[in-house]
Amino acid sequence: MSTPIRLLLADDQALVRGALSALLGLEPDLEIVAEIGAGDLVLEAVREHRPDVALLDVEMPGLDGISATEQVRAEVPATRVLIVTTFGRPGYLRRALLAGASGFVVKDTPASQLADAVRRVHAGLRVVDPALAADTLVAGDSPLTPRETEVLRAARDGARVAVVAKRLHLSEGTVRNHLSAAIGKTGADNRGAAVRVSEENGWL
Amino acid sequence: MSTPIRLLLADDQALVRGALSALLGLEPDLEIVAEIGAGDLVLEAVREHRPDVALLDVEMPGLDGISATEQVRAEVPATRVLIVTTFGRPGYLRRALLAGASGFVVKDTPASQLADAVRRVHAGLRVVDPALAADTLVAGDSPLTPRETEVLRAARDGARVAVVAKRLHLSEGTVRNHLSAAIGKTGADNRGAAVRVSEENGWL
DNA sequence: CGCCGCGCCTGACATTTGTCATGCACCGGT
DNA sequence: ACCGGTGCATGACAAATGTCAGGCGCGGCG
Repeated sequence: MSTPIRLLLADDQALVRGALSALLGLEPDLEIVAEIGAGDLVLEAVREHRPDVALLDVEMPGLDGISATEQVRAEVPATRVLIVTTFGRPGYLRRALLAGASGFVVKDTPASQLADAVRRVHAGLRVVDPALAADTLVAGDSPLTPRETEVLRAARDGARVAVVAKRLHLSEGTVRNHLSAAIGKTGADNRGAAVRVSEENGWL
Repeated sequence: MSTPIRLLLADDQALVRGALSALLGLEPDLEIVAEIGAGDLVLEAVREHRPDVALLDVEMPGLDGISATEQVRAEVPATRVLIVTTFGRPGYLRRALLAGASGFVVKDTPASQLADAVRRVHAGLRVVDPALAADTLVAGDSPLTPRETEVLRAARDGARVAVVAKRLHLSEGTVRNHLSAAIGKTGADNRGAAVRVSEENGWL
């Protein structure tokens, strides 16, 4: 371990960010070179500091961790990305890997394993939470068509059909139909439940 | 600072818990005497270790941080409680203070201030996020009657009226009426939206 | 005491939502 | 070129949801 592994830390919760920094700072072979709190600052920081590994939270203001991952992979392929997230929505994992992430850790994992995950990712290995991987497999790809997804997304906040229709320039009947299809496919019996299920599976 | 401040740490996310532990462990005048990951273990741990300050997350499996606070205050009044939470739902603060918490910190606050917050709480002061306090004041007390709250809570998961009615042994008309009242009072135009608004204000 | 206000409950009625059958356009395989 | 499958769009109909007016019991107050 001649030179330490250079780390970038991105999490919108300052307290968590600082705490992770303290935790990883205890490891002699890790060095934190940047800490940021918004997704749209990730690329800039990566360009400037060229870290070996970027630790990104999924939920961030500005730009979510998945999109940030895509940017980083495209612009600075030497930097590997390790996603850290609060809750293990099955679909997050799939999307993260598709975006080019090398690892995916939920915040439920013991603190002692985080440093190891960083080292593995740095070594070129993939790190994935096994339980979450299983969930992801059963969740499968989104069964929703693009349009259905769009309509469901627009209905997320509880807007009336008429409002959604206006937003998407559709007739009310069409909106209802897409919603109905989504309800059927998600196994829900209700648009609210359909939204919840889809969100949990990362289909929105 | 003859004897260090003895701390208990409760957060369901192991990674965050460990990270906070590392962060606070750096302070010479703080000593972490217990770390737990579930709300229903808090009281037991407090009884055993008698910490000066208990750092509790609001969202935890088993028993939420608010209820845990009540227990601790009732059983071990010498232990002061500092609530730490992910998202600053206005109503959480009110409920936390009512339950007897001495402080309330959101995870957005800078890491450097956490240790200070702990010290202040230990000194008998109250620590409250100022921005959140303002939000809480505008949110005000819940306008919902007990029954309305109960019905809205039962409808949270998108259950049909008939199901809710059965669950609470009410007629469907009654359920609809309570729901309607809640919708009106929350300014929503929809039960889904009413649920969201109420949750954000901590009225559920 | 009698009155008023409030919370709770209920059924009737209007509105919104969910389901279904149908038509159209596009794509890939034969 | 034809055909079957799929996604998108739409209106008619059925079911669930939201609104309203009204009844009942209780506690506070003149």
